[in-house]
Amino acid sequence: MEHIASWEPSRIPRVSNGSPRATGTATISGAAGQLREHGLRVTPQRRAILVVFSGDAGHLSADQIFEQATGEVPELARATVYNTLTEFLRAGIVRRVVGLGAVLYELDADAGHHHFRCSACGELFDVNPEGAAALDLPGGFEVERTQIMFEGLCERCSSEGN
Amino acid sequence: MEHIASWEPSRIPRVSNGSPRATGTATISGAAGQLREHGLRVTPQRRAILVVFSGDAGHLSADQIFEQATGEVPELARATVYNTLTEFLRAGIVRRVVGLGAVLYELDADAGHHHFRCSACGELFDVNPEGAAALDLPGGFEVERTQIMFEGLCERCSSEGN
DNA sequence: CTCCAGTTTAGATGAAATCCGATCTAGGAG
DNA sequence: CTCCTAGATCGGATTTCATCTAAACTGGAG
Repeated sequence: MEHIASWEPSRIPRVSNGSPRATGTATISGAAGQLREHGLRVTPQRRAILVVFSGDAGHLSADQIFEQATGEVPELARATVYNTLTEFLRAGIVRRVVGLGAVLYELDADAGHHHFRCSACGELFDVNPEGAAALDLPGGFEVERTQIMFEGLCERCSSEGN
Repeated sequence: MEHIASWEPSRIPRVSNGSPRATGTATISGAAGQLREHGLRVTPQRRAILVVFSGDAGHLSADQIFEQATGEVPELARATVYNTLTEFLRAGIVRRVVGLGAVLYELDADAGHHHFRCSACGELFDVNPEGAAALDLPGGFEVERTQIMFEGLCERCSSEGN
C-alpha cells in the first residue's frame, strides 16, 4: 500500500524563498534571559531545548528536538521535552504546526507564514505570507488543496473563562 | 498536567451557521453507483463506510467510522477502514482534516469551508468560507491563531511525475 | 543556607495508524 | 452461468507518537 505520508520523523527541509530566516539569537546564555522574560524557570533542559530552535532548523518534531537536545543534556527524558514544549507553547515561545504524522514546532517569532505540504512525500515547506492570493511558491509547486485552520476559544469555553 | 487537546475521539458538533448541510444523498443503493462513478470496486464494506458519511455527522474520525460501519458489517477490520478511506481520499470522495488528535474525514462535497478548533476543549467547528476576512463565526468565538495549510505536490515530486 | 513549588526522570500506559501474510470476493472473460 | 484473478479484506501484531505516574531532584526566593 502506498503511503500518503510517512510516519518517520523525516528531514524537513525548508524552501528558501526570499526571506532568509532571522537567525535565532538564542545562545546558551541568551536562552536563560528569554526564559525568564516569559516567566519560566530556567533549567538546563529548557535551555537546551530552546537552543535547538536557534539553529536553521525550521520545523522540528518533538522527537527531533529530543535527539538534538540530548546532545547537551544526555539524561533528558522524552516526557520533559513534551512538558517543556507545552510550557513554551503556553508562553508563546513556540507554535505548533499540525499535519500528518508527528506534530511539529517552530519559534513563534517565525509565525505569520503558512505551510505547504507535499501530498506525495509529506515534506513541509514554508510559504511566504504576503497574501494568500499571491502564494509566492517556487515554480513547480502545485497546490491541490487549501485549508485554513483557525484556533482559539469556542463559544462555550470562552464563556466559561477557560 | 493540563491537556491542550484530548485524545479521545470526542463528539464533534457542528456550528450551525446559515448553510445547512446538503444532506447526503448516499443511500445503501445509491452508494454503489457513487463508488462506480469513481472507478472503485463495490463491496459491502465500502458501501457501509460511504453511508456513514451520509448522516449529518460532519467530521468523523477513522474510529467513529469504524464503530458506525460495524453496525452494517460486523466483521469489518480496522485496516479496511483505513485502506478504504485512503482510496476514497484518492478518488476525491472525502477529504482529510488534520488537527490535534485523530485525523478526521468529511465528504469532499462539503469542502470549501474552513475550520475552527477550540484550544481549550479541542472541538472542531466549521467556518463559513465567505472570505477569510469575514469569518462569519458566531459571537463568542475568539480566534487566537490562524494557519493556512496548502497541500499538493512539491517541486521535486511534481517533476518526478508522482 | 534552607525550603518547597515547580521540574525532571524512567518506565508504564494509551491511542492512532500501519504492516503483513492468509484468505476471500467482485466482476470481467469465456 | 461459471471460472479466474487482480484487488479487497481480515485479524492480530507492530510501530510511532504522546501522555501519565510516582518518586527524586532543584532553581531561586527569602
